[in-house]
Amino acid sequence: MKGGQTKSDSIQTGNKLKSKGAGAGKRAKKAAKDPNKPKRPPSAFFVFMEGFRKQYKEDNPDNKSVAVVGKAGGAKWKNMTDAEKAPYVQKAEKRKTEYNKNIQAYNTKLAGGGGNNDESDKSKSEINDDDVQSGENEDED
DNA sequence: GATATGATTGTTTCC
DNA sequence: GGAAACAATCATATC
Repeated sequence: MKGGQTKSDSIQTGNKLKSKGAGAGKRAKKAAKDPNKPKRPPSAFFVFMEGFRKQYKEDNPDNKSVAVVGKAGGAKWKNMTDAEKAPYVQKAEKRKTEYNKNIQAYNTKLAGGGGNNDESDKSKSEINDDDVQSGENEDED
């Protein structure tokens, strides 16, 4: 929608620094090393893609490029109405909420432990794992 | 063998 | 406020 291509444009130019192991690029500050840092939650589009990829694979078992799936997903996403996107948006919002809790706990740990980690703390809360799982049940239906 | 790349959009994050 | 990174995915290519 509208100018969402701002980054795509730049990225396409050839600056795609994959998150995987690729050095994560210039902003690597976080990529430096923070295995404890919660990963960003998938946006509505990514939530939709999770299911779309499976379906696409079934429909195109011979497909090899994830790029193709991305293109197809993006095209379909644009064709979808808000009503159709609604469930994905809601899920994404839930993920976001959970991420907020996770990131807060992560920040708290940094602030409190400052590199020194209170394992005892984490063991008791482990925060999200529990929360997340129970919370996920909500959207089950 | 290990890692980068290909594309998509949305959200987050940093300056 | 804006620009850039990063989130998932996986066969393929390159080193």
